[in-house]
Amino acid sequence: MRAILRGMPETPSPSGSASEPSLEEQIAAYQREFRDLDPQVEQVVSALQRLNRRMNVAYGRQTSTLGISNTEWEVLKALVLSGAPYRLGPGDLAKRLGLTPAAMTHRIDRMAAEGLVTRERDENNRVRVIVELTDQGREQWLEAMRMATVFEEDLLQDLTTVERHLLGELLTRLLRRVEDAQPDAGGRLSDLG
Amino acid sequence: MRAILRGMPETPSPSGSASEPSLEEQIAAYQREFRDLDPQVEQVVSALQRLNRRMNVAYGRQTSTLGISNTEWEVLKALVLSGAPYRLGPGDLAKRLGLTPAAMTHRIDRMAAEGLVTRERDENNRVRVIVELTDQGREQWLEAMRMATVFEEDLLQDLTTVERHLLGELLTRLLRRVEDAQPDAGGRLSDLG
DNA sequence: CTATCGAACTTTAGATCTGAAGTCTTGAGG
DNA sequence: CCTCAAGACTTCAGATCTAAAGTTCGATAG
Repeated sequence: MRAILRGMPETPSPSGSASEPSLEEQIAAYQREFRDLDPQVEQVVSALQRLNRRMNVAYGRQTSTLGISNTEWEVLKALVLSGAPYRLGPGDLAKRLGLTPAAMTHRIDRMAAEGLVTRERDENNRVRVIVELTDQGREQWLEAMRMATVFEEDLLQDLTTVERHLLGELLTRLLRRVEDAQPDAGGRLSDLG
Repeated sequence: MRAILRGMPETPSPSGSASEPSLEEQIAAYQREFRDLDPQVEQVVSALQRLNRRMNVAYGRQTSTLGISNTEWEVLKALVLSGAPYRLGPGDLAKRLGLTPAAMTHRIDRMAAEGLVTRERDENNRVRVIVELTDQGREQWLEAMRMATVFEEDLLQDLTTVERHLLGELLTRLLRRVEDAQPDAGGRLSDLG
């Protein structure tokens, strides 16, 4: 079917045409192209990156069925995690999500138009603005959390309790190391281009 | 020093100015706001997400010192990993990076203008386009890899060889589970909004 | 050889983000 | 009071991405 024989000069990868390489293939390629590489380190890092990407795809699919985007979900999450009465300023939100204040202004515009949050001036200090979760926003967050936990439980299904604990601890140790080295939570997560 | 004194009243976090909560605070908040939550699962997932975010910030800082962006680095990576002669079509690149073909066209425009890649038509099939890494592009990738491996080695510094191996295995098992469930590598990694 | 369909890429319009400049409020000095 | 500096948010211009429409080439069927 796949019109084999296209002259295929050197196609070491069994995958006829260029599909995404498997993790194993990727690490092998790294070793071919870059000698000074610890394959063990690379396996951890590459698996981490791929896993996160897949998870984001999954979350995106779920939130989109709820009529919200992943970016909106992030904002809802930050507000809920701040605890009742679920209020934060645009500046705080921007710091927590790793965005510029300008981007937060735009997001809040959209989310307020959709009724997920309200925006009002702080009467005690009129420079500040207060973004507050609406009941509808909280409901959306709950719904998204229900779907997310199902996915996450499924993701970890093959791991025993001991393995889950171990994995959590190892990841937390790595996280601690980065957070100590990078105390400023800020820093755009995307590019810095 | 862990879990001492949970008695702290209602405002455990110095409410002074809302800074990003720690991982522990975040998980505690999740449990307050969403009863049906397995804290062990949440620790793994939250640590994973935070870790990835921090790593992206670090990579972004590094690549920006080289005069390229993280997005450009992704393209260089895909080309190098494809092996000599470091050529791929825009469509393949788009699939591997989880972008739309349109976005790839734009990226290639920019990267070709900077001399990181060349773009030419495939003479055997003039519908196709071939994107090829230039020597300069390969050099930039090498330089970025050198910086990245230093960072990654530092990140894993506190883990023994056994722990590294274990972590790699656990992550790979999770990855396998998602990739089996989501065979299509595609899917925008960002929003789907 | 010609018509047509499909594949691969590009173009266009609109969405969202960044960086810089602008607006408004507060607080410190004079 | 008045002025000015700093802080918090918004506005604006430009960058990059997505979705959809457009273009071009290749292959298949008369």
